[in-house]
Amino acid sequence: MSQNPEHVLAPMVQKLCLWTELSEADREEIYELPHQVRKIDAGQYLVWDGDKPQNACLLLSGFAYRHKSAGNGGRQILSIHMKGDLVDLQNSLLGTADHNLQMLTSGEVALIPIQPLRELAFRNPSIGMAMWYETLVEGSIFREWVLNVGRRDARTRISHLLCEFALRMEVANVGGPTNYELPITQEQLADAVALTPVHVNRTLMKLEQDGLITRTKRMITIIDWKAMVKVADFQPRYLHLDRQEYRPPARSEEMQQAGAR
Amino acid sequence: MSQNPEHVLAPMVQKLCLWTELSEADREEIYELPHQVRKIDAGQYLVWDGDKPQNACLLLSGFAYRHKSAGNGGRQILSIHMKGDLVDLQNSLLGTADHNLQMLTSGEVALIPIQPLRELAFRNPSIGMAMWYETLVEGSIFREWVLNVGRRDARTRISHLLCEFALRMEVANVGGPTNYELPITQEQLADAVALTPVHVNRTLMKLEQDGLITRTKRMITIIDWKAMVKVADFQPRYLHLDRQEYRPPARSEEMQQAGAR
DNA sequence: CGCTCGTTTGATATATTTCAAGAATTGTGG
DNA sequence: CCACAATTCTTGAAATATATCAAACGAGCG
Repeated sequence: MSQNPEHVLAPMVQKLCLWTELSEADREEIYELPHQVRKIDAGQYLVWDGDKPQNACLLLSGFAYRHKSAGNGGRQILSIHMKGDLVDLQNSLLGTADHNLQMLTSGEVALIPIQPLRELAFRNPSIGMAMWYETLVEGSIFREWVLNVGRRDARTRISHLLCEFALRMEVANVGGPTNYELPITQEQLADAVALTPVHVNRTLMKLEQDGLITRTKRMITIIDWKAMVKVADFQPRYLHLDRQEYRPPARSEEMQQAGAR
Repeated sequence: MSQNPEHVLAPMVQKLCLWTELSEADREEIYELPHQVRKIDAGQYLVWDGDKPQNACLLLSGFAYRHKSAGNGGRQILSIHMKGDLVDLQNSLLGTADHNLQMLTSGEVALIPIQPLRELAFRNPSIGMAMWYETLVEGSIFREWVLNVGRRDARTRISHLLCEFALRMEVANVGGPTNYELPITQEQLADAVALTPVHVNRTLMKLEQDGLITRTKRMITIIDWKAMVKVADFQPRYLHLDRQEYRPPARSEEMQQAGAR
């Protein structure tokens, strides 16, 4: 799509194009942003709660997640990120990080200094609006998570997370088209849906018995998307993917159905 | 603070000034935004989930709240808003509302068409950045709510909400300086903290017995802020009020303490 | 091959929900 | 301003989803 599909920052452009049309000139402006690629191990922190980060991180490969902790020791995972996510725009724009950002797997990131990014956003409203959109959509996802954690039972809650992740993976062109794999520990999954690892385990096994998912190693695969969407109470409108030019490859009709109301 | 303290949109300027310095010219630009004041009854919807709103709503008086519902009928309140909150910027910028927005009490709003607002944001980066900040801070609050609902027990959870509300009230100059009152039904409170009204009731009574709060009619007042902060696991850094010029009136030392780490 | 980390299983505990009904408060119309 | 209706609040007893604790099992890794 871009004349420069091999450019390091291409995943960022691709993501921004979900919500706005970007001209070739716009893309070039993005590609000219200063940046520094870095390889990162699983488990390494990109940002600590309380830091004053100077860079936004564009995820190039691998997965990352945000989390914060309560006084009683409980940890809550707030979001999981994948290729193309301009993670930590919020922390660096706000000045002080209000949560941690950690690699879930090993991977690569491009560090982009916040000041040029901020200037670009206001110099070029198309890009600025797209970046604002990205933070707004993240806000929408947080709202859905409040609902998910607050008002859904364990089975629905876990399924919902799996559906969200699958759909975002597909849009981000990560993983194969016919199934979706999530490299996550059951303990991490528990912290994401605010349950106990033990209970997550039992619930996952139940979902597997019911023929909805398959699990191998640390991977989870959705095998019956349609049924899963129903179990999960999953209505992906909150992901605001409407404007996507994205033409889905295989099992996408079913996915679209989930979006309809 | 402003030369135009009586202007209808002054609460918006005051709020934006929490995070950025706005020049007199900036303020004038905001004041020139087209807007329409409207009086609204308690319970009335400002936006429905799925709407395509054309206006942002500036709350001038009264309280409003956002909420969305799960397939099982459960309702989750996502945030509560007060004077000066530019509510529904997100829905109108994103195009389609992903949640409902409803008045908690009667009050007044100023409807601001989204297009001039958007143009102003990009014409004037100071204002634009301030508005972006506002949406980012809201995002931070949502993250804290995920943690609150996900990982805190009923007593802590309710206390936390009361603390957040109290602090935001004080910053917004709503209510008296020595105590903070929240005009909310126990059922609504239950939907905000993802508990049952019955359990909220028992927990509130316990908090009252313990001398932390007082309740009269539909109002809740925090009487022991210091103790409450501890019970609530409340660390207000997530509200990102650091940059405030705001000089607190009375019981503010205690409030500042809560922010320290 | 042994060790560590993650998963699985079972038994028990508990915070919160559910159900139900009465008391109190708020709102409303006359 | 009162009386009635409708919420909202309060209380109790029983049910349940999920947490807790503990131990065995399995898999990846140096």
